[in-house]
Amino acid sequence: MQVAGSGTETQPRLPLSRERVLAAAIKVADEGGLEALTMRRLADELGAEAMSLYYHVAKKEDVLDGVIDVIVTEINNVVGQIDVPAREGSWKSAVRQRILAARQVLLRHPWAPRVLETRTTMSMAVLRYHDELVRLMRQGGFSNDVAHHALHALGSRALGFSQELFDPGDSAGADPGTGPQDLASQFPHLAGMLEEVAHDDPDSTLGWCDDQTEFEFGLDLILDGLDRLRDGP
Amino acid sequence: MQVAGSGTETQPRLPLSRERVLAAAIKVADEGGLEALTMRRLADELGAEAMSLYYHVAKKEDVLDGVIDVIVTEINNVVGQIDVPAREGSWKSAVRQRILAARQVLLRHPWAPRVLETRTTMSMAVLRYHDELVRLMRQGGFSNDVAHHALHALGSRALGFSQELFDPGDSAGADPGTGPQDLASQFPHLAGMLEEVAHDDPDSTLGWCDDQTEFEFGLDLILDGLDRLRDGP
DNA sequence: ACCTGAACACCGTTCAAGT
DNA sequence: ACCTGAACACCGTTCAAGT
Repeated sequence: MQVAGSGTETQPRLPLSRERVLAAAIKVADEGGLEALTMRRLADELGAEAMSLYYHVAKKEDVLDGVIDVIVTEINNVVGQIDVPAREGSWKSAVRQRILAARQVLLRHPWAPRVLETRTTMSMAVLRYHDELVRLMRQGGFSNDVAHHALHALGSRALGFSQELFDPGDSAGADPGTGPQDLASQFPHLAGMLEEVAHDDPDSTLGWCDDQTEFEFGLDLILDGLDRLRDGP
Repeated sequence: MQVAGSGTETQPRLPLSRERVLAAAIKVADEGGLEALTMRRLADELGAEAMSLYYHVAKKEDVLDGVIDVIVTEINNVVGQIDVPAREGSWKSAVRQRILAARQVLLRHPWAPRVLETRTTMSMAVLRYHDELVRLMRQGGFSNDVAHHALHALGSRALGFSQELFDPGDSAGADPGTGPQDLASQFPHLAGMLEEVAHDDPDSTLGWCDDQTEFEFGLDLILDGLDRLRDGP
C-alpha cells in the first residue's frame, strides 16, 4: 500500500545509494546466508530491480568488498573505544581484548569470514585494524621483525576467527557405528580423545566448531609465544 | 578422429566413472582455478555431456567432497611414509614433518583449501589424518585434553595451510602514495614495519601471502607452546 | 541523474528418452 | 547399465530505453 502523498512531491521510496545497497546486502546475508546474497534478491530487499544496483555498485564483487569494509569499519569503531595500555607489559591484554572484540562483531555475521578470505584487494579498514595491532605491539616492546611475524602467525585469528577443518564434536564421537565400519575402531585415537574430553559443545560459532574457549586457547598460545620473543627473534 | 575398430567391439572412449570424474575435476581446477570447475567444463574435459556426470556423482557438492577426499588421501599416503618417532620427546618433529608434507601436497592444488573450508560433512580421509596426529601427540606424552586443544589451536594449519587476511607485502609497502592520501602516512606503524623488514617475498603460496618461512614461524610458535603444556593444562 | 525491460551467456539440475 | 537432448529455474551483467 503506497502512501500517495498530497500533491506534487513524489517519494514512493527513498532512493538507492551505495550505503543502502551495502546495508541491505548485510541484512540479506545475515538473514539468509551467503547463498541468499544474489543481485536479484538484494534488489528485492530494496524494492528495486536488479539492474538498478549497477548504478551504485560496479559489480557483485564490489558489493562484497563494500560489505567487508562496512563490517571491519564497525570492528574498528568498537576496538577504538578500548583503552590503550598504560603499562608497558600489557600489550598482550590490549591485543587480546581487541581480537576478542573483533570476534564479537564477526559472530553477528557468520558468513563474513568466508567473504573476507576471498577478497583480493586489501580493504582500507583491514589495513587500519592491523596498523593498530602493530602500534600496540611496538609500544609493547616488539621489534618490527617480530611484529611482522606476529601478524602472519595470527593470520585470520587477528580479526577474531579461525578456520576449523575438523570438528571433533560433530561427526565422530557420541554414538559410534554410524559408518560402514565402526568409526571409533577406524579412528581409535580420535575416538579415545573425544570420549575422554566429553566434548559437549552446544555453542557452534561462526559455523565451524570454533567455540569461544578453543578460540581463546589458541589465541593465548600464540600471544604467549610471541611474548617470549619480544626484543629479539 | 575416432578409431572405428575392426568389428563388434565399440570402445570410442573409456567409460566414465566416479574416479575419472574426480580426477578430471582436480585437473580442471589445477589448470583453470576453482571458477573453471563447472559441471559443463568438467564434462568437456571428459569428452562427455554435463548430464552424464550425474550418473556417477550426485551433484556438484558431491564432486567437491570427492575431490577433497582424493587430495587428503594423497596427503595420508605421503604422510604414512614418514617414520614414527622412536624417542619420546620427538613428537614435535614428527607432527611438524607431517604438517609440512601435507602442505607440499596442497601447494600443488592452491584452490583446495578454499574447498576444504566449505565442506560440511567430515571426510574419512580428514578424520584419518587427524587420528594420526592425535596418536603422535598421545605417544609424545600429551593428555587427551591437551591433544584436543591442540587440534583446535592448529586449525587449518594442521593440514598445512593458513588463512592470511592481510598481505603486508602486497598493497601497502613498496611505493607509497597509491591511494587518495599517502598510504604510509595513513598507516604509519604498518608502513614503518614494512619498510624495516623489507618484505621481499617473491614466492606467493596457496594464493595468500603465506610463504614457507612465515608458515613455519607460526607453526613452530604453536608447537612450542603445546610442548610446554604436555602432561597438563 | 537515476532507474528499468528485455536480452545474453552462463550456471546446476531434472526428466524423459535414447542405446 | 550408461549416456544424452531438451528444458527449467536460476545466475551476473550489458545495453538501449525510459523518466
